[in-house]
Amino acid sequence: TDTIARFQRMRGKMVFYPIGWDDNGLATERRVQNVTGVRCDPSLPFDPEFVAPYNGDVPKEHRAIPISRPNFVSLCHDVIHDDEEVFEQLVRRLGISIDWSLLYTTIGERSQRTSQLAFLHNLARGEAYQQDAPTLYDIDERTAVAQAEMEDREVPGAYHKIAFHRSDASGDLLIDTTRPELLASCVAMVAHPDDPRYQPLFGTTVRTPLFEVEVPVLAHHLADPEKGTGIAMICTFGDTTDVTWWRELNLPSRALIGFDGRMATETPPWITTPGGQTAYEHVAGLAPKQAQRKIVELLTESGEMLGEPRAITHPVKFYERGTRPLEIVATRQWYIRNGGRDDDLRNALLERGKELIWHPPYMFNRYQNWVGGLNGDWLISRQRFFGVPIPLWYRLDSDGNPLHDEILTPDESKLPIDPSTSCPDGFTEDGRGKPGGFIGDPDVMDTWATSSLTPHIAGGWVDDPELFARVFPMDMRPQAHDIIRTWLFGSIVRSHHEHGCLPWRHAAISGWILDPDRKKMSKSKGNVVTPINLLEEFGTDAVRYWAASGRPGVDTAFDAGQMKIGRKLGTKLLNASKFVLGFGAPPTGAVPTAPIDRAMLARLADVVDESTRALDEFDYARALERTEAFFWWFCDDYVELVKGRAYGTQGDDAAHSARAALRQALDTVLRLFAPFLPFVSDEVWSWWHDASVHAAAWPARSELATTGDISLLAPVSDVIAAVRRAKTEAKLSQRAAVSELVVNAPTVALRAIEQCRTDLAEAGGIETFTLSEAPTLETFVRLAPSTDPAASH
RNA sequence: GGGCGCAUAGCUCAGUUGGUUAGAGCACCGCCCUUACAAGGCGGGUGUCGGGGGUUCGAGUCCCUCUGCGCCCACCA
Repeated sequence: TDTIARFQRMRGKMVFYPIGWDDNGLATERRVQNVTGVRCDPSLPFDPEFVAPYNGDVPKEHRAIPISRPNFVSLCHDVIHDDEEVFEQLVRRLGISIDWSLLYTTIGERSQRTSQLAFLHNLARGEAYQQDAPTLYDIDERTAVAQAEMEDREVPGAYHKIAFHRSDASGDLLIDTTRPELLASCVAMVAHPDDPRYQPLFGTTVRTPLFEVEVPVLAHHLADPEKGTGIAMICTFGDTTDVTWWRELNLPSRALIGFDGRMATETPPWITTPGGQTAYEHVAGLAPKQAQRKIVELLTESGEMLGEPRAITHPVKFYERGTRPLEIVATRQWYIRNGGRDDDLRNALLERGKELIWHPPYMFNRYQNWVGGLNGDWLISRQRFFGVPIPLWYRLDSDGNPLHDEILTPDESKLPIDPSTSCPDGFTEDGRGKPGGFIGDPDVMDTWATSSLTPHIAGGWVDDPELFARVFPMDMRPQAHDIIRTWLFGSIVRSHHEHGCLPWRHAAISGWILDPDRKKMSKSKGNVVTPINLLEEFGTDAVRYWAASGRPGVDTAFDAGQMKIGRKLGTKLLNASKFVLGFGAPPTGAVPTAPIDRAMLARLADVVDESTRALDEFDYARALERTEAFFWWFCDDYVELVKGRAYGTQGDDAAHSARAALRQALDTVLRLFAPFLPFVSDEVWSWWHDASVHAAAWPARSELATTGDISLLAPVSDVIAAVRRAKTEAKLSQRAAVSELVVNAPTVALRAIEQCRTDLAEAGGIETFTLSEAPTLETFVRLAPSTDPAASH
């Protein structure tokens, strides 16, 4: 991103380059819990005297000191403040040319205002709505999570074959289940409508084992005849298919797992037989795993489980940061429409994705895949503490119960607000929680609900309309491929709703940095490499060189070898510059006249074109590679060839041509390298310019002699290489003299060599240089009679 | 199960719309203290371009197919 920003700045653009720390949300809460040993209990009162007991290294047994929400939030602010200073130091050291005056944080005041305002707009237009529905819920964090935050993990499980009793006593109905602990939540049985094995049973009922509840046998096309016994028990709720069946078959809700992740302690009313009630007492209050063991034990005793559990591994949904499987709990949550339940919106958002210019283009497939696969709207409410509050209150009825349909919204001018400490218009604090009064929404918004507005936050949507008009929609969103479904998609959703357009024209999608074995870095694997040591060992330019050599979108393995090359390149730039500048400035008006000088500059002009084109297409890696290849050729062949002439061996005019060409080339090359190696290029630039190279204009073909004949260069390089090879093979120094060089070559090559004959002769130490025509280029090198080895020193 | 990407020298990777004999760096070996650079320079070889088939005058490049690896997604009975 920085390379692109520096390039565009050199082209004369005003680059709007903000940065933000995404510090709100669960990641911060967890870090605070781990570092300070506290946990938030919103029922506690604020304690102004509270001091965190630890600062890092909290003993495990002390990790749950309960503190009030205001105390907790204050601790979060302290911790992120320290972390963000470290981040800033690192980013500055990387030479990222961010405009630090544009720094924002997602928990900051402007972000909160932006996030709440956008939400209220969504609410007013009907794009935000609340719903009481089964929701995927993390029982450890005690919060709902969105589809984008879930992942499947392969975990061990087991099929349990369980017998349900037919009401007509004609025998048992067998099912396979991995979750026998949900047996008490069973509301129906389901098989495929075309399955002849179960067709006779549709419309009848069976009795659940242990709990003795009568449940109907139903047909639904989602039931898979191939899975298990072909008939499944529907529980509220074991998985998302259960939710579908529950909704589409109009089944009752018999949820038993609560927000604490445990089975309800009281025996539910639908279990009516004494035997069933006794069975439930065994599992009341247990966590799912304990309950499963108990149920298996009971079923085994009663003979209703057939055989042993059969171990399998199967995919189970987890919160991406969680450790236990998600449960499905019925809760009231806020959603923003994202096309997951509305084909028109889904198609409109797919169209937005097509409008966006993706770099690399195939990354669009991930977007399409994600949008096409959405199975619900975007759940944005979180039962957490350190986040942007949902800016709403609800009226309370005469019994003090919230009326969720009677929403009280704040005036936009008062944003941001915290509904737990401020009150709605027309009310006073006295009315909080009282019958006929009001209550604030206790939840905060998902961090992506705020991050999806980063163009608005950075661009001053809420407080600087003039700036916003100039920068929105933006040119480019830089980000990695793993957050296309969250950051990128969320941003498009919000911009589509708010403005009816894309938030930016281009998406520059980067890959990941992998560990040296090409594995994703992760804390749990312990293979994380933090950049600070690399910066110390190799220098910033070298680390940037490595980073820029990874092509857009491609994952790049951490590679110290690549950084060594980057460091070598920087050193070479210093040395070559020292040499070129050592000749002093050529006289005013001196221009490159020698054919080889002009040819070199013509090649450089091509490199300028190619690099410019590549950077215009966000292909920084190609731009760097072409510049680098030119530069090494320039040092190895061109400089060696013209060195003598530049010193003046062929007279002043010839020297001035070489010196002017060397300077022009260096001047251009430094600017081509500036976006990649900002430190070394600026250092060298400062040796002969007043302003920074980063304020210089990006080079253009028109600055360089473009009439040079590039075809001169290859034959000349071939001859140089042949002479060097001969000396090396003879184990002689490159200074050794060549008594005779014969070059046979086709006319075109011959003419090229002829034009730099003197330079070649000087560079190679050639005494007699004979050219003659031949179909292909051949060289014969006769070395001078060997001298006494001792004397060669 | 669906989608996407990758597969080129021992390693990391270029190879832009098909076009001479497939390249670079690293690593390895040898030589050279050379006046910009010894934290350097010069030189050296190694390829069934994953397998098979096709289109074409011509394929690393385009098409089909298979294999392997990786990532993203998906409905947990």
